[in-house]
Amino acid sequence: MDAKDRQIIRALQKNGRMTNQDLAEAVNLSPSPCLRRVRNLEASGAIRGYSADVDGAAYGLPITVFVRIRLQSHNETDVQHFERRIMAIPEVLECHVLTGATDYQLRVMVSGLDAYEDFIRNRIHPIGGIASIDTSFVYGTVKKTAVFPSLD
Amino acid sequence: MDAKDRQIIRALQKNGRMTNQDLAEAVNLSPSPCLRRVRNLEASGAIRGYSADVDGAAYGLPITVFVRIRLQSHNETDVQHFERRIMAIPEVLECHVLTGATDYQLRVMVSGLDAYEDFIRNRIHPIGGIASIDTSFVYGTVKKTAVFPSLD
DNA sequence: CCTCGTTGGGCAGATTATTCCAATTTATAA
DNA sequence: TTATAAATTGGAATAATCTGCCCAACGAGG
Repeated sequence: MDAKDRQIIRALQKNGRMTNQDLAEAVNLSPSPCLRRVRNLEASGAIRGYSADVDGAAYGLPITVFVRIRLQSHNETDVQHFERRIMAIPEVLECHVLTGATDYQLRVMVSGLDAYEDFIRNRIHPIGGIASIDTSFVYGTVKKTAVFPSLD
Repeated sequence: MDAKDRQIIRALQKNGRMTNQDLAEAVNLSPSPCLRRVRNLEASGAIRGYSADVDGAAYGLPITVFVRIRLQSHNETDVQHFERRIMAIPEVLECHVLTGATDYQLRVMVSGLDAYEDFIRNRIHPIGGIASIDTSFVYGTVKKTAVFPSLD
């Protein structure tokens, strides 16, 4: 992972469907070594994949919620049970383990407040072992980028 | 935005570099109408763009932090000042306005704890007008997907 | 029943991806 | 510094893909 690889990564974070020729030009390489570097980054796992960034409201999921959850117990069984259940819920797009007062933070997208209530009552509560849930609705997004800072 | 558009969106969220031919096959269309739908979704803003999903640690940014910030005052001038300054900080990948006890939540990526301290002292504090900052480090990620739930 | 608008399908020229090999650069050790 | 080895690059040829254009099929509204 050298400076050129990082340059490639940032270009592909800005536009993941860039053609290899444009990418090569952007990073001052000819197409063949450029493509080889991209393939290496993919094979090594540095690039995990590519995805379309979609407007949730246009798709039909206008509500984004961050949900912070604390468990009653942290023994391995309960933790694994919780995590397995969380992974299986399609409305949960992200789930991170955090330091601090709460154990987990989820990013959830739903079609409305009723769908959110349904989500909490029928997807989260049935998991069991939950000590507390703290909900924060997103009401605006000041910044959202996939491009890492440049590290120079 | 019909069911076929949503099918296309989910396919492109799963793999944003899919060729149009494979996409067409995946959604049971021939390549030309499929491409036309994709272009329409892009033009309407439903698809905002495409990006590579990169492993932060491999790139050199192993630490992800969620930072929750409350402002001292919420008059328009102070809010705009804060938001403009936040947008200009490359380490801040996301900044959302939230309901609840805190005003903003940032997602920040840095190279280490020292870089995080530097970020808070030299990027956030100088903005001024901040009432409180609450930091949660990410220690693990249970789930992370770009694919929306299916809405059927 | 007709017409108009929308959507799907096929074709051809242009662009792009991909592979191989020679040449260059870079790193290492004497 | 020089020599050697390894890694990386660049170019050309081929295969795959994109993309714009045209026409056909379907449905809604008059």
